[in-house]
Amino acid sequence: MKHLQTLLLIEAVAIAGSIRKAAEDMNITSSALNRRIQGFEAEFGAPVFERLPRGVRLNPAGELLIQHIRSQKSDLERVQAQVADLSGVRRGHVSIACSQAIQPYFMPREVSEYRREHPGVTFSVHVRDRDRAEEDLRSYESDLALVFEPRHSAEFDVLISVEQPVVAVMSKSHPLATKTKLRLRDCLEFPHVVPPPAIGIRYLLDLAVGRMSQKLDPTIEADSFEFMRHYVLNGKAIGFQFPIGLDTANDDRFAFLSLPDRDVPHGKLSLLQMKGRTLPVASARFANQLALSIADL
Amino acid sequence: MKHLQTLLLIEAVAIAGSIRKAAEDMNITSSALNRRIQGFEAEFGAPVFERLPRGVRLNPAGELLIQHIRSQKSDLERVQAQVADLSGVRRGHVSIACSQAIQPYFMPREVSEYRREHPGVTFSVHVRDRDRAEEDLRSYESDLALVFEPRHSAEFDVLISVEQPVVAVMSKSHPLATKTKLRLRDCLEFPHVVPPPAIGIRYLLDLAVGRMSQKLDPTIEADSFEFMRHYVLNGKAIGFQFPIGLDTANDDRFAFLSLPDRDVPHGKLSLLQMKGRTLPVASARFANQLALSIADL
DNA sequence: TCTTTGTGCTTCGTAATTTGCAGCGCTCAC
DNA sequence: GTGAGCGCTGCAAATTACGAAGCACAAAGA
Repeated sequence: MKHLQTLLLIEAVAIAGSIRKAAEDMNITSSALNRRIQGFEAEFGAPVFERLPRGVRLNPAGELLIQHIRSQKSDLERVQAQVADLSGVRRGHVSIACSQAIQPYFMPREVSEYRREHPGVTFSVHVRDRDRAEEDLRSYESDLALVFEPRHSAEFDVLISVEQPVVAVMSKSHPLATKTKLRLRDCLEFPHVVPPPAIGIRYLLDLAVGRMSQKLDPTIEADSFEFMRHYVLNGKAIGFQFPIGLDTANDDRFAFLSLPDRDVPHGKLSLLQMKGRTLPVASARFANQLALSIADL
Repeated sequence: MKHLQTLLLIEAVAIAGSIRKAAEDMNITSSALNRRIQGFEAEFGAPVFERLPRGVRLNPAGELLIQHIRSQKSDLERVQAQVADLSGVRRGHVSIACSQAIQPYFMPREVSEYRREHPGVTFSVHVRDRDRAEEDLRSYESDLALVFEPRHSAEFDVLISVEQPVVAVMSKSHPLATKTKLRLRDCLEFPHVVPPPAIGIRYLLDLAVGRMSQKLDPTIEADSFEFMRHYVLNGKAIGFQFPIGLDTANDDRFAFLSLPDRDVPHGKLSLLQMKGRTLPVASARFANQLALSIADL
């Protein structure tokens, strides 16, 4: 879109951190780019970049502007998708950021179900911890975010939210595997595999042990749930995961035991979007489907 | 803003209904305008106007586009106002559409209170019935709407909402003026001055009489509350108004008697904005002030 | 029925704008 | 120090947009 050219160039400069680099990225000369930026700043009424010896950086006004640019870009795409939609084609793209726990079972099932109806729609699925997921929404890199324990900043709309208990995952042969009611303190007697602090489940565990006399033993910190699952198979270690990330019904190599809410607070699984944003058709529809599926959990 | 030029031209064409007229309005030749539109449609990927023998008209895609254009225009203005704001100047403009009842006392007080703090801010206050007010929001002609009994279409955010009873207004010398409890059916015995159906208070009265055996006597239908007030002074007629439109404490030429909710349903006074829209700073602040004042009613 | 008026669209020469090239002055890292 | 990298600026070339005029067409008016 031609009329966005200058705005896109500004975004490129903001990302590259230097006019010359951005000029190269956008295949024009730095002089042309430089003058366009100066021209824009003039008619905008205020500088957008602060000039540093080693390049440029957005000033506060620029931060506001870049937000506008991204929203403008994405809204135009939405309009174009809607127009394509009413000419009969069902195209579009959904980009979603979600927690690791969502990746193995839930997300693939949802995406393929959606694509059965709308084969023209493409997807980007990004694994993001809750902070990065919110960052993605803010920068319009993702339309949706499905994460545990989001910070719920006022800048987001919560489309739906459900609670899930934390489940202890261990080998079937584990001494605790036959218990009917498992407590957190039982788990802490054994070596445990926990994700890094950025992950929602770790946040809940930290909260939980914080009000106990015992301590979390962080000797095995792994950011891969796959690692965790295979690790606990070979010993007495215990891992933690949400039900949505497990195949509790079919995977009989493991014992899955929910921890009570009073021990470890249940995790809030929330579907977020940028506040007030009108999503592209495809993303909005997918969000609806997700909301229905999540409500059934 | 140069990069919006094409979009503004498209809007002008949409309004003028013809490329040549719009060209004259925008001080360019029709050929230039024509080519810009064709160029835009080409890169947009779909026609925006349908060509009629006597001019052009937006097609469905164009309707979507024009909405986008208006939203972008207003969002850019918001950004510029915010930027001006952080450079120390407190400028801006508030445009609000509101019911007639709000005009005599409430609105002037609110505006002057706001302008005591922010003298740089200018105002547009439009009298609009509830349908036109919503139309104004939709077309970004007004930032806010303060109306009775809005249709509450899902396209709006309700910032605050309070109920107000319908008050019968009559001369102090009126036979009913000394009653302590006034019923609607008493009023209907006398000639009454009612606003046209588009006005919220008439809607409530129609609702009320609809479930009674009696009928509304529409012999005196006036869309000016000023007319109504002066008319009831000179006879036995009764008028209707919400408390917010009256100076019940000080105006002793009248008797003001609230009608009970079971006779005439209370009116919902709601402050609306376009759904999901980020208002200009000035309007957002004014909306906050209004919300506080309204909550105190 | 024929004319008039108003429409969108096209052509073409020109005016305006944007671009690329080269070079300046500056700051920081080595 | 010195070189690399930065933002910025003249100037001519290239690109783009523009205005004037005219075409084909359709609806209103005489």
